[in-house]
Formats: sequence, structure tokens, C-alpha cells
Amino acid sequence: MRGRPTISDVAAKAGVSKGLVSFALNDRPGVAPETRERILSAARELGFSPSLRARSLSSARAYALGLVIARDPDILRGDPFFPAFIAGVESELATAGLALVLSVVPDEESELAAYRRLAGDGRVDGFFLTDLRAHDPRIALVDELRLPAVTLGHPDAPSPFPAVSMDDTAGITSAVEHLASLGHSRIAHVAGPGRMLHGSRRRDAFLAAAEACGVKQALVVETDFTAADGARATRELLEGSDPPTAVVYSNDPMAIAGLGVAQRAGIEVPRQLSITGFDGSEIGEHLHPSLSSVVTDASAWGAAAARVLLAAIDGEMLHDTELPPARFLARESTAPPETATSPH
Amino acid sequence: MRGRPTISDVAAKAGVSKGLVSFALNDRPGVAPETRERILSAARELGFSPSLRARSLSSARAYALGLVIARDPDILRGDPFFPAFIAGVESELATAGLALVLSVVPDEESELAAYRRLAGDGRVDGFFLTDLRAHDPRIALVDELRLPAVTLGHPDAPSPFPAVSMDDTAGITSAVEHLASLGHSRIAHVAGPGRMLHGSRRRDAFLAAAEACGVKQALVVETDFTAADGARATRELLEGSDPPTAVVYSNDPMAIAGLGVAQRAGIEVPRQLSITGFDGSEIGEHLHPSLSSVVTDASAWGAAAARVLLAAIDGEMLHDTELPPARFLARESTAPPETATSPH
DNA sequence: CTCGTCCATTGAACCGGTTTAGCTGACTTT
DNA sequence: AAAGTCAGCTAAACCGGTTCAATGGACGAG
Repeated sequence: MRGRPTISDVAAKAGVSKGLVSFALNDRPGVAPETRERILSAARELGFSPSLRARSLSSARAYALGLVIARDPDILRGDPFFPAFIAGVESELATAGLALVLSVVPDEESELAAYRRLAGDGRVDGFFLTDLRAHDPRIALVDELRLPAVTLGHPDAPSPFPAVSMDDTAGITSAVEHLASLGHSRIAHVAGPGRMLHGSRRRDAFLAAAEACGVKQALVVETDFTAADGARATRELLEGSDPPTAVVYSNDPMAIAGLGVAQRAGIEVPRQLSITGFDGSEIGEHLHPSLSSVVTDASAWGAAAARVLLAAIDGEMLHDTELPPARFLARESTAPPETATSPH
Repeated sequence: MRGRPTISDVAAKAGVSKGLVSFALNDRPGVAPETRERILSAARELGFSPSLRARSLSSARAYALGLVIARDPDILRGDPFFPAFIAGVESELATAGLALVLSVVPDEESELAAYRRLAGDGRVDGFFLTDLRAHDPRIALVDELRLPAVTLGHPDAPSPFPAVSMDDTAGITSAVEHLASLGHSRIAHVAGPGRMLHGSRRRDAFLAAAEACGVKQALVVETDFTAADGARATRELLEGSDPPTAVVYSNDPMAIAGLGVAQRAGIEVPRQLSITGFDGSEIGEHLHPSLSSVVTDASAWGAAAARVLLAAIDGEMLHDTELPPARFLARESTAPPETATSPH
């Protein structure tokens, strides 16, 4: 018995057939309690742990879940979402004995190929679908690949997969309400790409909240989510005639870049310009002024998504899950507009 | 022939045995050119791709590499290193047909267990060892697990694994030289944890460079690499008697937090305090003042590490690899100290 | 012409599990 | 007492590849 013990070693030691060992180890009915005990202790004594590879082959499961991230490296670098999300996913996977297979691809072209490859190789039993886009082709693809999945947020079309959502519009809405209540009437939104659902959803939430609050001027500038583009958008806004007195950014890196642009232009934040971010990255807390932001719990999101996907793999189709909404956290980068408070 | 085609289908179509198909597909000698061609075209016509699971079982390989990240989620969030590193790794793995299995664990306790689990389950053929620590137990562990690995940087003890290093000390050294040449004589270093080799290596480089440049006062404060702790270290330094006129941070999030602390205390950067970061995250470019930093190419590092590890798996023991050193990039957060230039 | 060599190829064992058909014997049922 | 039921278990097929000993045939050497 060189190498690690196999199921046959356990069977021999317990004096039964290997089929029965398989039954006993997988808690299947039809094994006498006494025999089961004998098998389990034989396995324990030998330090037996089943070969995942053999199990994968015969049970046609990969015991792994897939996450494909298609983002420009530049966006990924500053983004606090994925590390936290993955940490949350892992917290559930480890106990379930599954692993996470990660694929990072540079663009959306390679993305579909990555899904095909992971599925075609039988490497994963299901996918996490993050960063949903309008008419997202991945939903049909993964469905065609006959694998379960969970979407982060609701797609814009009927989907065969359960969704785990966190209402980020609530955070945007309360950011706008906060700014409006401070007296701002010219508020801009630096949005993410319109094709990305969370980008357009936040934009819509912004516009709706602005209207509801009676905000006179509500501009939207679209960006690609990078800090550089956030800076560009901020410059455009500030250089326009009748510039906004507050800007709601759809992520923290852009808000931080926007803060830099304002300061560079000699505009004081928050006295002359209020700024809010999105994601509540740790770094925002330490800026001067510290960044008011919408905090999301990406780790909890990951854990919830993992639970739903695990259930889906076991054939239980769970209902869509709604997580506690993202909350707006006022820190120092928001204040009443200049004219309203300090007429000087 | 329901389901996807198997090697037997190909064999039947080509009129040969499945053993020979296996030979032909794996470019093994002993197959007549004409037969090989017939087999290959049969495979092509059927759209055959070998089952990774079956291959894993019979060839005792996982066709995947493992990366275990043991970091507090708070540190991970702001860190630009891993996303870029992983993107670099992926660029090499995809063509080699391997996948990346990622495990994120919250602390060093779970870390060794994660390595054991990935290896015990036969999920990976090798490991990337990042964030080396003093007397790192993972080296002995992975060696005991009989898996190849590649270390990022040289361990502090003899190691059976090839190392892929990027000289980050060069960047620290030239940051200090830059500051010294501007006239700074009281320079502090906000270091990472001393147990982490890159933390202590950067600290040593700082001290050596400070001495070489004749810097009068060279303080070092140790941190846990989080922005919060970087802020704390900065406060301590600035509140001390005879505070430094320049601070060299060992990562960007801490430098950004330090910048915030200084600005909050009414200290102008760079006029009254110069600041340098480490990692060249995109966001630093957009701050006001933009952050002078040491830029590292984490993506190239990932690609190089992947190549070395792939070679090691194939049994070729490559020499240690040295990447181009990290370079210091002066932006706006460094300037001559106040007393030296603007006596006011 | 015969023997030995070598190349191309086959068949079967093997990797280590899961699954299913079928066997056994004890226990009910009429 | 014969038939039926069922829990407990075994043997073997199976998943889809890799690998290796054995084989058959072509060919050159003697």
C-alpha cells in the first residue's frame, strides 16, 4: 500500500466491497449501522480521503465554481470589489469542499471564450456572473453550456438563473437626498458605462432621486469607470457654464480622482463642491476630506452568491435573494453649497 | 453517440485503437504520419476535446495552479498588486491550457490548511508563493506536499524552488536619493510588517540608502500595511519632536492615507512634507498633489512567475529569474524641504 | 530463404472512485 | 410450507483517458 490509501484499501481493511465503502462514506441508506461504523473507522485509521480526481471523473462533477472577470487591468487595480467579493465566496466554498477557479481576461472578446473553456474542460460546476451588462450574452451562453449560475443583480431580460441582488439604488438615492437637503440644486452624476447594468441603474436612480427632490439641474456624464476617466468627467463638469455644486460618483476611485481635480483647480471640497463616492473603500476614509460614500458589503454579497449557487448545483432552485441595501455614509466631503451657507 | 465525443468515438471513426489516438493527440513518436493525420482530422471533424477529468485521473495531474492569498480583507481591498499579478498569470496559463485555482483565507492560520487542502485534493500541480515571510513555513510545507512552486522574491533560507524576483530595493533607494538630492535630511519610512520579507527588505534598503546619502535622521515606523495603520504611523511621525520633512511609504494606500493626515493637520504637501508611495497605483496619479511612487509591473511579474512554474512542472528547473527593477517615478508629492527653498 | 529488427499498432490493465443489477438470507405473509 | 419482501451486501460495469506489454508485418542482413 504505497502512496495514499484508496477506497480499495479501506474496503479490504473493513472486510467489505468498495461499493459499500462508497455508500457508507456518502451517507447513503442501505448500510447496516454497525458496518458503517466499521467502514468509517477503517477510513479514519488509514487517513483515507477520496481522490477528487476519481470522484470528478465518475460523478461528472468538478467540485469547483468559476468566476470570470473581464476588466481592463487599470480598472481592476483600484477596484475594491472583487477581493472582498472573492473573500466572501471562499468563506462558503471551503466548508463545502469546493474550490474557486478564477479567470481574468482583458476584454469582453476573450470573456465568452473563457466561459466556454472552463465549461468545456469540465472545470467548474457553475458560474458567478458579475458585472452584468445590457443584453448580456453570457446568460444565454452559460445556459447553453448547461451549467447553473447565479447573477449579481437582476439581468435586464428573463434569466434562468437565480439572482442575488444588493439594492445600490437606495444608496444613490439617499446620497442625492442628503445633498438636496443640504441645499444643493445643481448636482451631477459621474456614471459608469451605460452598457453595464449597475452603471445605468445607478444613473437612473440618480435621475429619479434628483427629480423627486426637486433638483434644478441634474447632469450625467458617462465614463468607463477608471480613475482617469473620472478625472476627465470632473474637469468637463467644472469647466462647463453653471457647474454643479455637488457630484455623485458611481465608484470610489473616480470620486478620489475627482477630488484631486477639484483641489487642483483650487476648488475647496466640500465648501465649494460636495463629492460622494461609491463602494466605501477603506482609503476614502483617510483622505482629506474623507469621502462620503455608499458602502456596500461585497464580502456578504460573495457569501450569499456562493450559497445560492451551491444550492442551485444541488438542484434546489432558490428564489432570488435580496441583500440589505447599500447605505450612504456621510463623511466630510459633503456640505451645504457655498451660496447657501457662507455668503461671505 | 450522445453527449460529447470521447476518445473511443475518434478511434472508431479513424479505424484505430484508442491507445493510438492518445499517442497521436499527444504528439508521441511511433505513429505513422499518414495515420496521425487521419486521427487528427477525425478528431477535428467530431469536435473532440479530451476530457480533462479523465486526463487528470489517469495522468495524475490537475492541469491547474494554485494561489493562496492570506491577507486581512482590509489590506486586500486597497491593494493593487494581486489583480494585476493574477492578470499576468492568466495571460500565460490560458495558452498552456491550465487554470488558476484561487484561495483567499483571512489569516495565516487557515493558510497552511488551504495549501494542504488544495494539494491533498490534487487540485493543483504547483503553487505561487507570494508575500514571503521570515522563516516562511509554506516552503517546507509545499516541499513536503511534493509539489513544485515558485517564490516571488528570494526566501531568507535555502529553498528548493526557483525564485522570480523584482528588485524593489532599487526603487526605495532611488526614492531616498531623490529626496536627499532635494535637500531632505530628516526622512522617515513607514514600513510594512517586519515579518514579511518585502517589508523588511524595503526597510533595510531605506536605511542603507539613507546612510549612503548622509541623511541625518532616518526613522522607521512599522505598520500592518493597512491605510488605517499608515495614517496612525504618519500621525506619530508628525507629532514627534523634530518631525521628518519627507516620508517614504512602503505602499500606496498608506501613502495616500498619510497624505490625508498631513493635509488634515494643515501641513502642505509637498511644500512642508514630501511623500512617496510604492506600487504606482493608478489612483495616485490623480490625487492632488499626485503621488510620487515606485512603480512595479505586477502583471509582468505574474507572467514571469507563471512561465517559471510551468517549466518546473514539466521538470525543467529554471534558474532564478530577475525582472527589471522597480523604478521610482517622481510626480508632485516630492519637493525640496521648506527651510531649504522657501525661507519665506 | 530464414532470422532478427524495428516500427506501427492493438488490447488490456489501470487511475480511483460511483452506480446499478443481482444475490443472499432473514423475516413476513397466507 | 411456499411465496413474497426487503435490508444488506457483492461484483462488475462505467467514467474517459494514459500507458505498456505483446503482436503483426515489412524489411534488411546473413
